Amino acid sequence: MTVSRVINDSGYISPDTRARVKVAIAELGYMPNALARQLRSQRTKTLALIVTDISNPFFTTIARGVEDTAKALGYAVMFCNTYESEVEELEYVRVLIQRRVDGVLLVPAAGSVDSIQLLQEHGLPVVVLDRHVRVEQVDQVRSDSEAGAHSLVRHMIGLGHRYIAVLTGPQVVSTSADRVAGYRRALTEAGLTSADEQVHFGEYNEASGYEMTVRLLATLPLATAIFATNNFIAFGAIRALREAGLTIPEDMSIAVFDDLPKGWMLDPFLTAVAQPAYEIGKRAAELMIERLAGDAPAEARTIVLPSEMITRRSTAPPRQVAAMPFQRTAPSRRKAAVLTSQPVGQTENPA
Amino acid sequence: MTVSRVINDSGYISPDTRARVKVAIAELGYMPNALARQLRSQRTKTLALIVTDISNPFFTTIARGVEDTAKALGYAVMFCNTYESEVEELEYVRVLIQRRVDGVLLVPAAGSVDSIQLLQEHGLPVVVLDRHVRVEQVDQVRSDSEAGAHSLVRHMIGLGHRYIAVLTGPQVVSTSADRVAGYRRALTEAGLTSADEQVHFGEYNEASGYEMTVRLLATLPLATAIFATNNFIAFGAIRALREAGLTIPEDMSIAVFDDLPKGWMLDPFLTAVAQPAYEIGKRAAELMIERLAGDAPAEARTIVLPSEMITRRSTAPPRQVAAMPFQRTAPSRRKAAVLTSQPVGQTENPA
DNA sequence: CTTGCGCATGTTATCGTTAACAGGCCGTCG
DNA sequence: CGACGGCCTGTTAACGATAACATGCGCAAG
Repeated sequence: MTVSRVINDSGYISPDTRARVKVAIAELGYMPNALARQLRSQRTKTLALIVTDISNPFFTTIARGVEDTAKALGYAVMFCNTYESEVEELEYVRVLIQRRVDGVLLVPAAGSVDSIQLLQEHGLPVVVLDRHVRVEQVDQVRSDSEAGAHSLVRHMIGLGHRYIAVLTGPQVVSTSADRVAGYRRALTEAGLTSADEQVHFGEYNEASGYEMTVRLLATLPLATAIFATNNFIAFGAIRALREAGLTIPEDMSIAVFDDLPKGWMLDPFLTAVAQPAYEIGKRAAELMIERLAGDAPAEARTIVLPSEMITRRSTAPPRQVAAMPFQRTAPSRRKAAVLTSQPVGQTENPA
Repeated sequence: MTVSRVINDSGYISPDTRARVKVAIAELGYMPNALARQLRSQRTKTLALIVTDISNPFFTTIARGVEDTAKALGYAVMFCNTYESEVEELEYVRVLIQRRVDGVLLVPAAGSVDSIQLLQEHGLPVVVLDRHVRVEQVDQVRSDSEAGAHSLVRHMIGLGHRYIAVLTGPQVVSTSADRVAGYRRALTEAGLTSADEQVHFGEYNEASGYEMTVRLLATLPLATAIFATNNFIAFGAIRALREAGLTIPEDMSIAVFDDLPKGWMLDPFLTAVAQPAYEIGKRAAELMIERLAGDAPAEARTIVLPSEMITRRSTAPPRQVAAMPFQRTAPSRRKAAVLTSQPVGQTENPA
């Protein structure tokens, strides 16, 4: 008990006793058992962050924002990776409830209603990051997918593109739906018809981006621009375009949601919307800890952060030639075009 | 007690009671309190992974390897990010001891002897990843830095390079020292003198890579090739080269330790040594859990995994002109060279 | 002189689980 | 017929910290 008082600086202790206890602690290398404390106090000072893909620097950056903030406020963080699987997510949620984390920051895998409900039944506060859910009474932090998509697509329309394809993630994931909505709004506002055959739903990964691009290249009318709703999708698309002998931006413009961290790309040339990922993580952790401290209002709060469009060299006006389907079997015609223009991924001429 | 027996499937319970308990559990949404279990059993079934830079995909991949393996064997993982700071590291170690994690997987920030000693004093097993330490009785898993560096440098020597600069991390970090050792051995074996002024120690990040390259370009004799011992350093170097108007590989070859995950680079063109990062994480987790299970031998084990060299377009024979110092104040001469050759980061001509 | 308060330390009970032990019932075997 | 072992359930104590309460001392106010 006396030791407890010394450690927590609570109650009365004589300076002499305090000193002796401290000496003993140092001598024995005593460290308080956090488990016992947590069991007694019913608080673990631990948050959990569940993301769908820890390989994605977007989520890594969110994780840093969460961890830095949580740590500064005395919380530890458990990271969980669901690989976009709702089953894995629910499994993690069960473990986290048993481990009595104080709250969960969640990037929902798809619907994820079950996970959130389960957490709430057990009295655990939830903050939803990046994506939104139809569940009431949950704090949410994300960037504006609809507006970001809208500005990218408007940019491409402004360059003269009339046939713009979207490559996106699962239809059930809110970011995917919102970005398609922004795309549609930009088309409508420009008086263009938004054709469903130009909207490709897939997965948020490289393989899917590749696969969707191959499909796209067989679609009529052939798009002159691609809007990829995630960086990995863009990588896959670029690989497919390169294999097809198409150059960017001459044969195909491409714009992407999500930028890479500075210094990551050897040569940043993708027109992109950059999300404030670190800030999303930071704000989410703050909302959570505020709520745990009882300083939060009863109703749920939603923070939508603005994202920033960065125009680079991957978007340009379309060729003046009439759009025509790309012939996979006759690449020679394309090859000539390649040789007269800039290849994919080329840098600016250094000054 | 009866409930405990049902949950753990231990002892005798009548089928009837078991069923009734299960119904009650489902009705109440009961979840066992892991804290109490852990307090009682003195095992948390939790590992910690301390890395120096979670932004680096190399460490992210290690983290995935650790988490997947640990999870499959019933362990949870706490991730900690030290930003290469020994102070942060020690702070984390203290927290982890208090939280009574079962073991720590550590990428040591530099010396890190204190952290490891503290952990060992408290009876926590440690597995050191990626880097090695002078501490006895610690399991270690890493890839072969010396051999990887040696093969990269030998490759460049084979291309005809005589002046090869190294840009590396802190001298006290073992990977940095080992890669420089491999570099020196390759030079010596080729009968070349290894000149100290071509060895630049800095930090494992983009800014340092940039800064070291600027310094390098003012060094005589001017190197015709760069060996960057980490991907971020290479990124910084490439930025500096681009700003200086130098092309890769014509004006400067560059090879790098650490590859990026497949699909990450729009156009993989860097000659690199790829480390088996996922495997490192996996093996480390396995060693740890084996030791926790008591199945490990008393003496420390060290696993050194081979790494693989991938030759790409960033390395080529040096120009035939005599090496001469690069004039920052007269870029015009260089500019001409740029226009007649491939710019930095350019792709192959698509077929 | 007594009461009461501030200070310092010690005791008890509790958080939720489970190892260890206790006890009761039934069937079988010597 | 009694003893013993298998089956089932219940009680006690312990993991380590700490809130709440108890105790004891010294000093000042009434």
